[in-house]
Amino acid sequence: MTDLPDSVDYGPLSESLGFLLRLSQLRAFADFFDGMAGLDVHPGELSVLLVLSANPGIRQGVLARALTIKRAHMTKMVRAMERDGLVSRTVPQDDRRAVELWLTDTGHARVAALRPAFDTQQPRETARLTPDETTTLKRLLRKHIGLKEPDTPCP
Amino acid sequence: MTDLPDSVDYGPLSESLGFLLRLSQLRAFADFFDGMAGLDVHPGELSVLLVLSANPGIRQGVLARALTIKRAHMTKMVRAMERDGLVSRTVPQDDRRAVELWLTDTGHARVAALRPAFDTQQPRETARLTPDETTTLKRLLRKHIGLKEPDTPCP
DNA sequence: CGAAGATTGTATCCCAGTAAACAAGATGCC
DNA sequence: GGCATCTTGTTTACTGGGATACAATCTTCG
Repeated sequence: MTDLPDSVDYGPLSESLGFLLRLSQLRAFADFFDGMAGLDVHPGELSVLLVLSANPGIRQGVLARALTIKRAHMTKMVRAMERDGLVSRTVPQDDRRAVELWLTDTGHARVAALRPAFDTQQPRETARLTPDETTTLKRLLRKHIGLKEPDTPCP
Repeated sequence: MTDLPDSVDYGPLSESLGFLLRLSQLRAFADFFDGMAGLDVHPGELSVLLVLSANPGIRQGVLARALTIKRAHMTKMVRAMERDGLVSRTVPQDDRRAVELWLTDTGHARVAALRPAFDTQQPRETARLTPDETTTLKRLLRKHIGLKEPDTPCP
């Protein structure tokens, strides 16, 4: 990814959260493809695998909403992953419209294979910030999107 | 935009900056289309207009790099805006490959017409955060993408 | 100078992701 | 029960944006 030119006046854009988020996300994408190169995995596929690993039997529509992926697109992704033997799909008897998703053994193996690279990826993504700044940034983003804090035992 | 389901375990994704950025950006997009509804403007077009307004005569390639838009795509956008009478393109004599971009009178009028809605949009985007949190978030994002702080006189 | 290489914008092809319409099933309401 | 309405997943058609290759121009260096 090429750097931003520093001779440009961004005007009101440098105060626009939306614009800053767009640039940040593209930067994160570039980092992802840098760090995960050779593993032939896309961000969307990885996110599906990780959430499926933590939520066996999750319904396809709930997964789509959780990842902010449109249902139509989720269908394509999940079908492809089923074709590749990573995911199995079952129809629950209490609602025969729905589809429940499960990782196959191959799927679990894929997660196990990707997990180290993913974990290594995290520090790389935040290399430009101090640890404190990283923590703060993540907390604010979670608050902004209304995502509950993880692993926070509330006594 | 529909809310995230709160019964889903995001696993390691809730610690992934890239994932948080993706969700945040989609949220920002939804906010944008909410607030700018009826003005028939897309985020990309607006960003071009604003940067052009602050940098008259900027070269097409520099603009593309500044906004992280691919040159091929910038060509399409700018051509369309030229067709709509918003932008004029001139070839500088010192480099006849390049193209300099200028807002037309219509273009300036368009910026003036969009600016109030854009300014109103900013608070809306950050409604879930306190003012302090908003300032911090923007500062950290700017640092993360290597964008210089605006309006900071360095004595 | 002049040939090799880099930069700038463009045309072409391609694909991830969206929107809209649909089918099948569930739910509410009388 | 039975009709209207909502959900859930899927199909189809389309679009924004990227990858690639290219032409024209500029630069470098022999």
